[in-house]
Amino acid sequence: MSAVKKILIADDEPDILEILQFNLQKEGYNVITAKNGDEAIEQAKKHQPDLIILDIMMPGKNGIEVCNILRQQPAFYATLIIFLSAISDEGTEVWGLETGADDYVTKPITPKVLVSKVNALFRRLTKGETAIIQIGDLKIDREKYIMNYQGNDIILARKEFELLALLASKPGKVFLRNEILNQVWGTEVIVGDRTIDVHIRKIRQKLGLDCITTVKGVGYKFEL
Amino acid sequence: MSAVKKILIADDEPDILEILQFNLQKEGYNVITAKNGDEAIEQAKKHQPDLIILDIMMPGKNGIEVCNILRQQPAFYATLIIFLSAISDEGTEVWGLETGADDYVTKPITPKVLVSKVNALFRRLTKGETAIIQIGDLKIDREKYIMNYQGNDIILARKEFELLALLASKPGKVFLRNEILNQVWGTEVIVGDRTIDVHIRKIRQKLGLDCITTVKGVGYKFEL
DNA sequence: AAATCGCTTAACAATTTGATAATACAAGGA
DNA sequence: TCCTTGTATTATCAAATTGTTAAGCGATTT
Repeated sequence: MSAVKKILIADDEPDILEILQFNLQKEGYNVITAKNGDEAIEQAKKHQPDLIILDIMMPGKNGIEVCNILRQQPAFYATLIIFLSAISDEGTEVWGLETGADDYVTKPITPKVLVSKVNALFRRLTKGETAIIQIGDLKIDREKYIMNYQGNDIILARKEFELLALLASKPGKVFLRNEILNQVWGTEVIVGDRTIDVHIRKIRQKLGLDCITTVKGVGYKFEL
Repeated sequence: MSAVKKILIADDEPDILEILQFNLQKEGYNVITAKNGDEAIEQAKKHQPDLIILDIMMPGKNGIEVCNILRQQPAFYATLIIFLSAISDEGTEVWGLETGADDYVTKPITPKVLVSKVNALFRRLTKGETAIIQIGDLKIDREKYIMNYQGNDIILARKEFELLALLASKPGKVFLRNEILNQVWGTEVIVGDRTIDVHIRKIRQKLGLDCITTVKGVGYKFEL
């Protein structure tokens, strides 16, 4: 999964084709178009798009047929497919989805909504790759529970990790002591005021790096 | 991933809750319900569902709020979320999708269509999952229930196998004790706290290999 | 029927973490 | 300068968490 996603749109109405193409390109996608089913198959084979948007009603092969044909080939086993249709007939929609489509969108549809759906699909696809916060040389991996500074892993205890992760989630922002207590300790638990300081100190010590600034009378902020 | 998918439905209308629950259960899903936003969050944390269906309009926290809260937690970073809404307002739909939902469904909706959508989402998710995991010299065949390290087969008991397979499914990721319990033991069974430890110990022993790291207060992770 | 296996639990040891108290330090105002 | 307020440092102790071992029990095998 690399940089620019390729999207193939197949629809027999030039207007729709154009407006969708325009909007998707504006989002940074690489758009290919086709005017009918056969052309869609041809283009799909040629470009191997990441996503195919198929109008159901098209001259020649209709969208569902195209989907079936493509899905039979290993190369398109995992390709995203969205059906586009004027029919809001329940049976067709269910059929479309069971055929192996990833979404089914009924016309009339606004470009914005379609773009959102497309984004959502790609977002889902890319998930699973870990979400790490990266600030300068400091990497914070919430999933692996690891901090890494200039290549060296830093082991922090739970509270320390959560505290630093909170501060680093918005570099520059000053977190009030109350805010910190609520986020890290929760509203139930009540702990003394010095507790935060002590943890801050331990973090500073373990990081050996002056990235947490004290704002007297207010709170703390993270800044590299 | 365990066989049966868990779905959490949150809606304040008992009728809808019931009809969706019925239809999804008929499809073989394990369904949990919640009557409002707060309950949804609670249940989500408790059961770690694979999919969450959220009504947007609910008393207390609304669906979008719930989604935001959950998405902030690493445990729900990749959980599927579908919004359910009576509003067919374009702005809301776009907003919902950009918030991190995987689909947005407008009421009135027939159970059939929803079920199809759910199936489609899971189908997509399962694509690309392999039965054989290979990490370094360690091979794990989930289907044959066989582990092999440097050419030697390793015999693990079922729970041990599933536990290690789970940890190894995402090397580096820290699995919370809850996560482990849900995935390996399921939500029904309740077992004592030391049970996990004992299995971990046996795995460590049998593998004779220091590949499972304890993250105190958090969970365990696999790393070669 | 005896032996074995897999799973869970109890009991206790070992370890780590987190909160607090006590004390020192810094900056601003009277 | 001397308070006052707010933060830093350090050591200490209690609580939380995990490791280890042995034992119990039901299911399966011999």
